Amino acid sequence: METDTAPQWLTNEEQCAWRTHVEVNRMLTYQLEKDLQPFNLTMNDYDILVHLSESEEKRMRMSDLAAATLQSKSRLSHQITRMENAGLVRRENCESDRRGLYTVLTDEGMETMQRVAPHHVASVRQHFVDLISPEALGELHKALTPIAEHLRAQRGKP
Amino acid sequence: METDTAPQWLTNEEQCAWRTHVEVNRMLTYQLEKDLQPFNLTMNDYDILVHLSESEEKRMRMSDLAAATLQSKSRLSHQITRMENAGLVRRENCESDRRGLYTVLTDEGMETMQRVAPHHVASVRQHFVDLISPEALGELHKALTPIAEHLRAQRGKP
DNA sequence: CGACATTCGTTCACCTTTCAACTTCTTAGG
DNA sequence: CCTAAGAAGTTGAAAGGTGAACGAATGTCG
Repeated sequence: METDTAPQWLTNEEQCAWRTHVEVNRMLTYQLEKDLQPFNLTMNDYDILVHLSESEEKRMRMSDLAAATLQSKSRLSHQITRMENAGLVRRENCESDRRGLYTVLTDEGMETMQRVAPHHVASVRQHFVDLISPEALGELHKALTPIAEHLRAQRGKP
Repeated sequence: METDTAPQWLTNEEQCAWRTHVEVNRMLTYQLEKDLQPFNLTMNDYDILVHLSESEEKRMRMSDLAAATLQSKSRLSHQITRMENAGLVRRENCESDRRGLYTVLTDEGMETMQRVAPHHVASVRQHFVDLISPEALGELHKALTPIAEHLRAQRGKP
């Protein structure tokens, strides 16, 4: 039985594309993070504010928020504690499930969000969106969508 | 003078593409990291091994390695200490500049690298490269290249 | 009902990253 | 030369992240 087949190395083109992709992502993360620093927010903070502000009652269950932001419950718990201390959110008991908690966006959190959003969007434009033609952006989206689906399916597998 | 212009929000398409891009990157990082775990390596470890193994004498100056891997000197210093303890690399004095140090790939580091690489490449294929057509991958590369250049130019600005 | 598994969220111990201070050496300018 | 400015790396404390263990509440199934 053949178990030890030759590794399928990347071609030159594949390797270049892959490395560029990784590099862009690292630099982009760095840059967006840096652009948020003046507002005393991290991308993680911002992401949570976005999810909460887009939710029905400006509130989400811890678990749902953890799933939505792709982080562990533990990490989210620490994160929310920090944001609570900063006055951006507050915890509230859940009546239908007494194990559960809601993270609720405070007025201050909402204001912060509204104040920062234009700058963040400008940052995303400046460093990403405006550097690609709309067609190429569409292609990129189309190419990444199956990957996103694949990776979602992978999550939490062995 | 008009300083407070209306924010240029993202269109629907732009937003979807952007969010997918961010999501893919987070999930991909998570998955690749997870696939390296059985070998007791992080992406950061692996990245350093790659850079060293591709360098002339299997050695690089700390500063150059920090720049190449996009991390701070401090972080790299801690990182190299860990990898040194794991036997993957060792520090060596630089004779031409006595402030400087080389990080040298050990034999064990090289062996580790060669042993792990096929698995990592398979992982990159499985979760990314093989999910895109070669043409789309080429397009993606072409679209990301100007962004990479822009971001490189940004690095270390105010 | 009663026992067992599962889910929710927090906590603890440990590891990694960040930031600023610091040492040592090199380089540029007078 | 000699001094001041800067670069190379390290360090240590504080902040952030991880994973296992935990208590409390809910679900499930004989």
